[in-house]
Order: sequence, then structure tokens, then C-alpha cells
Amino acid sequence: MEGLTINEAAETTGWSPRMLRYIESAGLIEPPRTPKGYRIFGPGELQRLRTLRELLARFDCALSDVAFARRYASDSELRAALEHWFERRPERPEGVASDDWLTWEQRKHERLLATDTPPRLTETTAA
Amino acid sequence: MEGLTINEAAETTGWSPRMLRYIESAGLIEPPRTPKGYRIFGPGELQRLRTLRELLARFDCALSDVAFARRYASDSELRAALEHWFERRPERPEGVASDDWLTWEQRKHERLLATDTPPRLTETTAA
DNA sequence: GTAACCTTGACACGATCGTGGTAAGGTTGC
DNA sequence: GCAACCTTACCACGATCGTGTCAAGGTTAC
Repeated sequence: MEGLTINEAAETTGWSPRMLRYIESAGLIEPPRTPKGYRIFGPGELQRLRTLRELLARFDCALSDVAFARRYASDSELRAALEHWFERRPERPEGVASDDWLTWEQRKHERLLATDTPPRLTETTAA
Repeated sequence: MEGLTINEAAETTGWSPRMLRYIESAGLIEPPRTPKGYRIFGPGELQRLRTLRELLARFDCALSDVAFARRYASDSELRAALEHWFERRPERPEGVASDDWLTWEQRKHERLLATDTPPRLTETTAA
């Protein structure tokens, strides 16, 4: 056999066989099958599976997050729409007077619309 | 009062007041507050909220998806790691002998861990 | 030829998401 | 000074995620 079966793959990747099937059902892997339908895991797939574990742990995110990020990365329409949404971050800076901020907001919005401003990555620490 | 209160904002955006608070708790909006803590929704925020409804409906995705996509778009380390993962073709290179590939795999894995791991920023504890 | 594997399908269960409600208490408007 | 609003903090509920386990049946290995 030119690769590992699901139980062997489970052992070398740290995933359970159940989870390997689940990950496949989530669309994140697509191991080839023998003519009789047995999954075979080649070295590339095993590597991807190990890396996936690392990613989830290191960035504390979920399988569904990775699945959506994949969609985001490959669907340019989705990406464009979301990026556009991200850029419009109405925030009131400290120095703006209280009854001016609405107007300021509007002007900022207009500026953004008009001048094709590059993405503003204001990483505000959310609770 | 400049800007709408949460109930008024709810009415013009289609979200419930409950959901507006929830969306804020998810980190997707950050409406400013009056000195006594009342949220005020300016035109920019209202527009964002309407657009958000559109996005979720049009692309059939969840608030948590949008939140993660935002993280993905602004965290270049996360983006690099995931993009790298997406692009990997699960394939065995030609030159590796059949009973060597597992070891080869292991070595590659170690190489990746060594070179791919970025400087440990204590900021990764974003729970 | 049988034991050990693989397949899909289902039930289950805790955790989280999305959403509504309610309660206790402070603020605003008139 | 009271009604109508706002705040946070809970409880609840169906849906989905992540995960285990088990059953019924086909396949492989020796």
C-alpha cells in the first residue's frame, strides 16, 4: 500500500480516526481512496494534518475558522466585500470635540470613499 | 444627543438591540459611549451594521466568520501561516524511496518547525 | 476463513453561537 | 418625580461544532 490507512495516519498525526473523517467532511482534506473506498494518506496529507494541529493550537482557532479563511482566500468577491467592510471603522479619536464627531465621521467617510485610502489596520484590543 | 441610541439604531438597521450588544461583544463594532455609558450610533456605524446584514445574507456566513476573517486580514502572521497551509499540495516528491518517505516526512516537519516558528511574542495570548 | 481492519451512519454529549427574554439598577426627558 | 429609556448580568433554547462510541456491513491480510 502506497500510504497509510486511517488508523495509521491517526497515530502519526495525533488526530483520531473520527476526526480525520470529520476534517475531510469539513472540506479541509481530500485523501484519495483505494478502488474499494479506503482512504490513503500520503506524506503530504500527513504533513498537512500535523501542520493543521499546529495552526489551531498556535492561533487558537477552530476548524471552521480555517475552512472559512480558505473560502475567504479563494473567493475574491467575498474577500473584496469583507475587506471593504473592515476598512470602514468609524472611530472617534481622542481630540475631537463631543458635538463635532458626527460631522467628522461623515467627512472621514467621504474621504475614504473618494480617495481610495489604503487599508487602515487599527488593531484595537477587543475584550 | 448626536447619534442614535441603541433602540433607535436597532430600528434603522434591522438588528435587535440585543444583537447590537452581541455584535459589539464579538468585537465587530465599537460604538462610542456618552459619559454615562450609553452607546451612540453615528451614521457610519449604522451603515456598517446594514452592510453587515447584507454580507451575512449574501455570502451565507456567520458573525464569527466575519470576526475571524478580520483577524485573518489584519494579522499577517496568521495569514501567512494559513496561506502556506492552503497551498500545500499533498504529494510525494519523486526522488524519495518508498520506505524512506516517512523519515523524510519527519525531517521536513522538523525543518518547518525550526524555520517557520516566529519569535515568541507574548502577545499571542489573545484569549 | 477468520481476525483485524475499513466504510458509512447514527446517537450522545459538552461547548459555543445566535437570539430572545427578564431582572436590578442608573439616566434622561418632560 | 415618574415614565421611558439605558446599562450589565443572568437564564434559556435551538443549532452547530468537536469528539467519542457503537452498529452493520464490506475488505484485507495471513
